[in-house]
Amino acid sequence: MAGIKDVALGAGVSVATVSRALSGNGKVSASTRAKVQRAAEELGYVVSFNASSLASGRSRNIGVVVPTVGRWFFSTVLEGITNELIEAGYDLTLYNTGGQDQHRESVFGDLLLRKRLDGVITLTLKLQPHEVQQLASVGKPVVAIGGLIPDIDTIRVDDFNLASMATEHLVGLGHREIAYLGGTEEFEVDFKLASARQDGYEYALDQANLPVRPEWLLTADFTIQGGYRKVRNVMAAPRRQPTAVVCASDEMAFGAILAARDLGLSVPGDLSVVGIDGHDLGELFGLTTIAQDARGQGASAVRKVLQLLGERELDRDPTRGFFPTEFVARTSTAAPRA
Amino acid sequence: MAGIKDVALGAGVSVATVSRALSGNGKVSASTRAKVQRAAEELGYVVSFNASSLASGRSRNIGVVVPTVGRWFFSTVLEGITNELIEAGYDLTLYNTGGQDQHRESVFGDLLLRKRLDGVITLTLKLQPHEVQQLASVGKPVVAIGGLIPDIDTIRVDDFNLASMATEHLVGLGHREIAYLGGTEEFEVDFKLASARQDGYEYALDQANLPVRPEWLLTADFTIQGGYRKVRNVMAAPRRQPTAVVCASDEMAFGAILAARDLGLSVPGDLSVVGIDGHDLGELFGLTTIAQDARGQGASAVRKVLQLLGERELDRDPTRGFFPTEFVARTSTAAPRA
DNA sequence: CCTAAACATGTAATCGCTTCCACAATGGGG
DNA sequence: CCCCATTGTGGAAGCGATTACATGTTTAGG
Repeated sequence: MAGIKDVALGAGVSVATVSRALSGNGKVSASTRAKVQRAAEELGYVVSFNASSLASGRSRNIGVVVPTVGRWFFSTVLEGITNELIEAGYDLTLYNTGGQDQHRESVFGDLLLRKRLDGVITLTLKLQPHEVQQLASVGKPVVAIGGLIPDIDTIRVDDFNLASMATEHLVGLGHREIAYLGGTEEFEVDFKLASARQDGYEYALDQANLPVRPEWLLTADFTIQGGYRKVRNVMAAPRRQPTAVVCASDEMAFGAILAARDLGLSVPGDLSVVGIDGHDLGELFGLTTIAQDARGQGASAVRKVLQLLGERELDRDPTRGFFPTEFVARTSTAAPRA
Repeated sequence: MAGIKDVALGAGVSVATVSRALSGNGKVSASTRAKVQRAAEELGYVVSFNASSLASGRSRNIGVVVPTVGRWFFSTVLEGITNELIEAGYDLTLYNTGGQDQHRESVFGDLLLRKRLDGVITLTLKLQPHEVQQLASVGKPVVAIGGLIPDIDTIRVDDFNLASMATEHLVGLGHREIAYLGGTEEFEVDFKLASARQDGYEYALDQANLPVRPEWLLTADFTIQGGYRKVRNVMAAPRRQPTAVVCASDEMAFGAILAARDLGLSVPGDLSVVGIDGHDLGELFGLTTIAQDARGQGASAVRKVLQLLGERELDRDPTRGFFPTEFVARTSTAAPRA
C-alpha cells in the first residue's frame, strides 16, 4: 500500500518531484529520476488510478459499448480493441447491453457518465437521439464502429457496395434467381447495417434487370442457427427456389451451407452461397465472402480515440471514408446448373 | 459538469447531506432526500466515480482477465458476468491477454494493481505462482473460473468426471475403439483443464478394460478448424480407425463432425462424436454433449465476488464443490456398426 | 414536564495524486 | 563580471467525493 509520500521519503525528494519523475510531465534531472524510480521499484509502488484521475482529469480508460460479445464480429472487433488499448497502456471498461433495454438504459443513463472514462467506442449500436446527446454532453471523444451515427466519428465498411458486389458476383456467374438473407427488424435496432446491405443487393439486381422477389428476402438473427432455419425452409418448400443466396453475415452463410447439405443439396452445385464478414471458419466451409478486417476496425477505432485525446498525431485521415474490404473467392459459389 | 457542491447549493443543504442522500449511507429525512434527488436530477448530476472511489476506497469495479474472447466458452461466460455485474451496478474492466506474454505481463504487473478494482475474476488462466502472489498481495477478492488455482476461490466443473462420463456413454453403446481429442500443450498453459479431461477419458477406458492407444490421443487448439483437421487426418489415414471420439470441447466436436461428413462418413454411423460444453450450435449439429452452464458460471463468479466484498449474504456455499453439468443426448452418437 | 436516546444535519479532515507558482541554482551572452 | 533566461525542486492548493465527529432537534419513557 505504498503511496507517493513513501516514495518521496524513500527517494529524499518531494511528492511533486516523484509525480513528475514517474509521469514524465515536467522537468526532472536524470539523477533524480533514477533515484525516484529505484525507490518506487523497491516499495512496489504503482500510482493510484483514482487519485491520479481525480487530480488530472484523465483516466486512461476507454469505455466500450457492445450489444453482445457472442457474435463473431463483436468478439473479433473487441479483440482488436483490447489489443491496441493494452499497448497504449489504457484500461477498457466493457458495457454489454446484451440486447436488454433496461441494461441499455443504465449504461447510457449512468455508467457512461460517471466521468471515469476518457472516451467511448460503441459497436454498431443504433443510438437513440437522446443517447447520442447524452454521449455528446459528456464532452469526451466518441467513436462508433459499424453504425452510422450522426455527428460521431464512425469506422465502417461500405455495406451497400459490399452487398452489391456480392450480388454482382453471383449475377456474373449466371445466376438469375438470387435470394437475400438479412437481419430481422428486431436486430436492425442494434446492428444497423443490414438495410444498407439489402439496398445494395436490390441495386445489383436492378442493374442486372432482375426482379426483387419479396419471398426471397429472408431475415434471421445473424446466427448460424438462424441462417440454417431460414434457408432450410426456403429450399425445402415446394415452390420455386433460388440458385444462390447472398448472406448478410458469414455466420448465416454457414447456416445456409449446412442447411443445403442436410437437404442433400450440393453447394455450390444446387445452391451458391456468398457471405459477408471474413469469419475464421470461412476457409473450412469454403465460403466465398467479402471480408472485412474486424480486428483492424477495432484497432483503428482505438487509434482514432487516442488521436482525439491528443495522444497521437492526427494521422491524415486514416478513417474518413470506408474501411477497406476484400473479396475472397472460395468454393461455395459457381455457375448455376444448366 | 455539476458537482456535489452544486447539488448542495441547489437543494439548500450541505454536501455531506447530499452524499448521504444519494448514496443511501447514513440517515437523511425523507423530505431532504427528495429535495436532494430533485436537485440532482435537474442538474444532471452523477457522482464522480474517481472521487468517490478515492474517498471511500471502493470502486464498484471488477476486473476480468481472459485469454481471449473469441472462443465460445469465454464469450459466454463473459456474457454471464457482464449481465450480473450490470445489475449490481458494477463496472467491469476487461483485460484480454490475448495469449501474448507481453500483454500478460503488463496486465499482472501493472494494470491489475492500480487500485482501481474491488475484485478480480480470472477465466481459466493458468496463473504462474508469482502472478497468484501479485493478485493476493492486492488484498482484494479473486475468483477463478475454470482453472484450479491454489488458494483462490474457484468455480469449475468436474472435468475428470465429465470426460469419463462421455467416454462411458460411448463404451455403453458398444464402442471399443474410442479416440480422444484434447488440447495441445500450448493451450494447456492458458486453458488448464484438458489434462483432467484426458485423465477421465483414460480412466473410463481402463474401467472398461480397453487399451489407451497413444495414436488416438489427438490434440488441437479447441477450435472448429483444429478439430476438423485432426479428425480428418485420422479418419483419412489407412490405418485402424476409431469408431468414436470424445472431444474436449464442442467446437472441436463440430470440427470432427464436419470432417467426417467431408470424408463421406456418416455420423453417428461411421463415427460417433461426443463433446463437452453445451455450445449453442449443439442442437443444429445434433451433438451429444455434456453441457456446462457457462453463463451461469459467470454469474456465479460475480455473486461470489460480491459476497466476498460483503455486498451479498454469504449464501451457504453455492459454489464449493463443482458446478453442475448435464448430459445431453442427441444424434451424434449411436452403437457402432456391427 | 424533564431527560436521554435517536435522529438529522453541518463542519472539516481525508483519500493520493497533479500542477501552478515561487524560489534557488546554473550558465551563457553582453 | 553581472544579469536574465533556463532548469530543477519544493510548497501548497485543489480534484470531488466520503465519513467521523460535533451540534442542534425530536421523540419517547418515566
